[in-house]
Amino acid sequence: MVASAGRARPADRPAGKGAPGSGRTGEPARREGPDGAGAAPGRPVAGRVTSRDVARAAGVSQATVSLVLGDKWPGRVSERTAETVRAAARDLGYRPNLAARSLRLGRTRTVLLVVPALTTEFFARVYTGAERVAADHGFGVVLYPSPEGVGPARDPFDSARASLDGVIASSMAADALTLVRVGGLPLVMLDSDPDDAAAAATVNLDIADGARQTAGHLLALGHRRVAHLAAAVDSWTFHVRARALAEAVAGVPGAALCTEPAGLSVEEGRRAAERVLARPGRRPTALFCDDDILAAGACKAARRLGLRVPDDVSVTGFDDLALATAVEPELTTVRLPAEAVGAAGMRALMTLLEGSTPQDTVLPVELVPRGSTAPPPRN
Amino acid sequence: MVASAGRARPADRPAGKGAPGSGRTGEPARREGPDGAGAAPGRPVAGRVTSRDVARAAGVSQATVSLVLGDKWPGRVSERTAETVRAAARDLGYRPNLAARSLRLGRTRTVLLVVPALTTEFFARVYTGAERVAADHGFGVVLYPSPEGVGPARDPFDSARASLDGVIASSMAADALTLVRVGGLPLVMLDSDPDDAAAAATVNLDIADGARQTAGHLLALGHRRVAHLAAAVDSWTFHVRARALAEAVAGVPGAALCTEPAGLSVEEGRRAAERVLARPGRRPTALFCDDDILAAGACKAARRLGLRVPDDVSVTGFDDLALATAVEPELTTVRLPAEAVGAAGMRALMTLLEGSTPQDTVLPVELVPRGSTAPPPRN
DNA sequence: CGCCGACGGTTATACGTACAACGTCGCACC
DNA sequence: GGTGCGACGTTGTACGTATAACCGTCGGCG
Repeated sequence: MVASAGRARPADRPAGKGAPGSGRTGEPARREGPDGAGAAPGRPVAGRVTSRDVARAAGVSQATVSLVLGDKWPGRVSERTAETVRAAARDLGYRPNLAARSLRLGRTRTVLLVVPALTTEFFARVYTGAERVAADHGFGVVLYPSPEGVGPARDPFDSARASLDGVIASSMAADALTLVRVGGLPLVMLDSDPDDAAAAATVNLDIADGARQTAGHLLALGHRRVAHLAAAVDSWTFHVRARALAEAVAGVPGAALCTEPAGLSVEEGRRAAERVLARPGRRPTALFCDDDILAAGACKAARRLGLRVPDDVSVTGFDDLALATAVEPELTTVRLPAEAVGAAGMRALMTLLEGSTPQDTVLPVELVPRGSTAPPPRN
Repeated sequence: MVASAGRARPADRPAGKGAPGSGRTGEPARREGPDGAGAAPGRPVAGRVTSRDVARAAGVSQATVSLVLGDKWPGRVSERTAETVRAAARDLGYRPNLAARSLRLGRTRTVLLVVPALTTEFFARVYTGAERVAADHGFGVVLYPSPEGVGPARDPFDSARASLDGVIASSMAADALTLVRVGGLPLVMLDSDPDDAAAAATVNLDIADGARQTAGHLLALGHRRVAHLAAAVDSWTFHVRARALAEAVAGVPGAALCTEPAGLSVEEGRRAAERVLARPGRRPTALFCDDDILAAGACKAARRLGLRVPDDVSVTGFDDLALATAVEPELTTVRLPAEAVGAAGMRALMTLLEGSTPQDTVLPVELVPRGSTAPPPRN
């Protein structure tokens, strides 16, 4: 190592402004605190090693450290010193202070993901996909799982993580527009009408196609009386889904569709299905459910009414959650590439942050036929 | 070896900023036009309003703004000016720059939550609970869902969110010890042996009691041959659970326990259950499953083998996930207060950050009897 | 020989905030 | 009439980083 190396320093600068006592030759020490739990309020993070420490160890200036570690040296730093610096950084366990970097750069390398609820498997997977892409770009993701009570205290722009470079929001978390207005940040919307968008880009699943595939599957099996268990979510994607289903059914002579509002839970799905299946007239032979949760509830309803799935009634789900293969029979459902949604959303946002204009994306979905659908009973 | 002890401070300011109040007299150089990918690197966040802007608007100094907005004015600022400042801040839509604050304070008000996987409903709920408490303290939470491939690029201390005040880690994400060593950060461990702990505090569920309750339930129903479908996780909590189960069964004369390794998925649960139930000798009348996922698989196995649940074989789960009530029959299971785990963990961490010493916590669990258990068949 | 450009660094800021250390002004008190 | 003092602010930094603007040195070239 190039240890000492006298390093001439500007010992003193006659203060031009004559600030009183401008000496204050800052006590350089402050190393090796016993680090009690005390944590005096104003004290800087204890033993944090800074780029200046690395510079001192490597016998170069702090600027050089920054250049080397930032890979910003076309020909500015020789390979020899670069290696010295890197070694010093490694030895000292140097980690750049992100707060300082963010302050300097004016960018936080953090984006916000606004989802209705994280406990939803779907959005947990969206997060996973988004996070992976973000990490590849050196970005972090914070969540804003817009909960029931979005009090001011939970407003992401008041919260501790408020400094953001961009936002990805699901249309199912309706506060998104507020956010973008407040923040003026680049916004990517998920599951939202590309036309209507206040967003710079949208990422969608081809929900309509999923509905068509499912409807086609049921109709091809011979079903003519289909009930739609409609989730109680006022979101664009659900409207699209309902319309596509209606059109597909309407396209087949003799086929009829009825719609039954349901909630979002197994229990509500069960109740809705019981209403439909217990209906006096000729009951539907197939239940098109807006998601797997409702479908699971529908299966329970059928069983309670003494009907077998799929022999007496077919049931389809949507989303292909883990649940879909946990129940008996396994659900015929539409597989949604949730991770891909998150990843595409994040890619679009990264494109946006680089100053380019991303494309709106529509991701394909796929019907997965399983045991919950069969031809309708004879009678 | 002390370097030249005097950090000479540049006491002289060339020409710029001579007059107070003149500050940056504009010239922002923000070129209009189709912002090419250029995005001038050093450019500050566009229209961000700073505390200095507020100060200017309110006719006070920046320091005063900081005092007022920080509620740090015992008698330093008159109510009149304070109100003026607050009004100005409101009008301008001032949001403090967190990067700058963190830099100044040496604390980021961000903590890391290390979980095995977010798609697990359990940990999603843990996160929810933790986040809520953190938000109450003005902290943010970032996730480190230690995935399969924890490459260096995914190391949280290299990642963009690396500046942390503390860590909460589940013992199921084994990297935790590495983290604490690297970071030297306050650490709270979840589901980990309180004795062994490298952690400053632990939060646990009373898993042993849950196992005892479940075993007691099964034994009280009359079951004497119990199989344990053991999840393939090498974690303290699973050992505790297994031992508690074994002891409870051993405490009843004539009762026998066998253990069958399973994975973590429905499919693996099904296969493990099929192995156990198809076993030549007298097959178990009850299956104690390490979680609801496995239990769902076990139910499927039973059905495939022509056995009815619970008439021919009882099945119990663990966790009380949404899944537990989605399957038929609904699972007898142990309800784990996942949100409470996250909340307690975060509270412990906050205590730690305040310099106090938190208690180790053990949260109670509760058996929820449902339809998947019944007395064993007669024969 | 003197000038130039490239190379390999260095110095000096600025980012926005929080706070320590100073004024300053009016008033009471001795 | 100082002097002290409390109320009310202000000035001046420093936090750690990235980068613009320099600067010395050396080899080549006109």
